[in-house]
Amino acid sequence: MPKKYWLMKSEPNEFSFDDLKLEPDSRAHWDGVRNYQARNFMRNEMKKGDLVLFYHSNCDPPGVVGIAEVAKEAYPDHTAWDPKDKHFDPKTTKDNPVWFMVEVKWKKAFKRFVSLHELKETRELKDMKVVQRGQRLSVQPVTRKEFDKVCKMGSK
DNA sequence: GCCAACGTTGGC
DNA sequence: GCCAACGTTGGC
Repeated sequence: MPKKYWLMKSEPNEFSFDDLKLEPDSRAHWDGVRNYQARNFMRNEMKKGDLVLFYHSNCDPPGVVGIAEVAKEAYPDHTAWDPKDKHFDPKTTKDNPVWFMVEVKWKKAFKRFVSLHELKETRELKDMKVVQRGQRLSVQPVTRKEFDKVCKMGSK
């Protein structure tokens, strides 16, 4: 099974790429996803070793800051069962978890931040979901070509 | 802070 | 099963 490529969004004031680096072993579970499409990508398709463009959203400016790697495949997101958690979902139980998360590991910071603005101006990246108007999916697949192109932009 | 776009909910 | 109302996302 060939490696897949992803883009994952995080709000840097909630959890930034640097925060990930500072976690023990530079890895963390990606809790709080409450969107079925994003869940399906994580639960059904993300494999250990897949590479992730780490994207900072809802900040100025938004864009890709570096690369992470899937360190553990999907398992139930326990924060959905915690009434005190921001992402508590009373519909879910341990027998019927509904929401899942993966673990990601910090891999490499870009030499240079690649802004959303730049992504939008790059012809080869015009089909990326993140540049589409109104696209809100927080976990999205990217093609290998797109992944490589963004990395290239971030490495010089 | 605004608001367009989107996903979800719930009445019918 | 439709769709209006609502809440959220996230760029600007």
